[in-house]
Amino acid sequence: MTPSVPNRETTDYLESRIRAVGLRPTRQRLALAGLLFQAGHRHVTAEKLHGEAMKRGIRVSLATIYNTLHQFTAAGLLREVVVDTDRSYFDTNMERHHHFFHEDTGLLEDIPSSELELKNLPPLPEGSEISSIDVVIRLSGTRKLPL
Amino acid sequence: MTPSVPNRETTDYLESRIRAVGLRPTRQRLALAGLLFQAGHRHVTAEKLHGEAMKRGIRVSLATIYNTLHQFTAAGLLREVVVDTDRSYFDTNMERHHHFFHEDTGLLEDIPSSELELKNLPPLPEGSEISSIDVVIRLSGTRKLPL
DNA sequence: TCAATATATTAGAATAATTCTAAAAAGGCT
DNA sequence: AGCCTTTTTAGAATTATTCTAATATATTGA
Ligand SMILES: [Mn+2]
Ligand SMILES: [Mn+2]
Ligand SMILES: [Zn+2]
Ligand SMILES: [Zn+2]
Repeated sequence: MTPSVPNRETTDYLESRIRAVGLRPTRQRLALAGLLFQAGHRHVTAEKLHGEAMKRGIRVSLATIYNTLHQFTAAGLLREVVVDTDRSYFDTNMERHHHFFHEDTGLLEDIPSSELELKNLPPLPEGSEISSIDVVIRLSGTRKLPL
Repeated sequence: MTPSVPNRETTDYLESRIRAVGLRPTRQRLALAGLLFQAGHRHVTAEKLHGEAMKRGIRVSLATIYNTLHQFTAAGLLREVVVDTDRSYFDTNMERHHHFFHEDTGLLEDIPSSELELKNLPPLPEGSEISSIDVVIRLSGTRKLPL
């Protein structure tokens, strides 16, 4: 039996992904890749990821968190989602999709692009091409029960 | 002849809009309202608006620019558009519409909502309601001629 | 296995947008 | 005018992020 589906649980898998994009698989990058890629798709901020790393006893500086998030983004392992003016969100889901943004909690939730289609794209301004189309549905919580 | 359409050129018009939302029509607010509302719809950042004010000899502090933009936004005269992580954009167009964002220049361009329809909205998460739906088409410039 | 070299990490300083503070100025009302 | 409220503002503070330049780690190939 030759496994054709990579086992995402292994360190080898993470190491090969990192090597594949031309980066050295350092302790920090492997650990962060573990947090990012081993538990389904995620939306994280730098601070949140740093907090998680600390909690698991991984010692990484915040500078490295930023470096890594940006390197992974440049490498196509992550994308950045702009939903909040004062915090950057990074998304491990590289498929085309959109987002619910819970304004009260800061939670980002995926909307598969199959569930939300754009009808007729307007003509683009001369001499420009689409880099991405971002749909964000901002949600405000409704109290279930009156206060 | 009783004019039923307000003349947006007059200071009285601006003054009444400002009063209408419960704010005092100060020198600064009138001047900024002039820049914002007397020349068609606009998308401005705090710095840009401040720069324009200076250029026209209006002395306003940056703190007042921020105060005013936020007060106008809270009052429903402006809306904030989140397209850039490190700069806030304010939009004088309060109709439902979407945006082209020129990533190279920082220019925001309106897309009337008639030109871009959303097909089928996905079901909302339990206990939440839509605050807004923001569609941003990010554009990268294409060189007209090869370098 | 061991330098030699290239890359990565990090503490701490620097930056930049924005917010805060609290004191002075202006607006509104009688 | 006089009184009270709202606004403006300079400058300090805050916060996310980036930069610097010194140290540490990874890779290569003899
Ligand atoms: Mn900010
Ligand atoms: Mn920022
Ligand atoms: Zn996502
Ligand atoms: Zn607009």
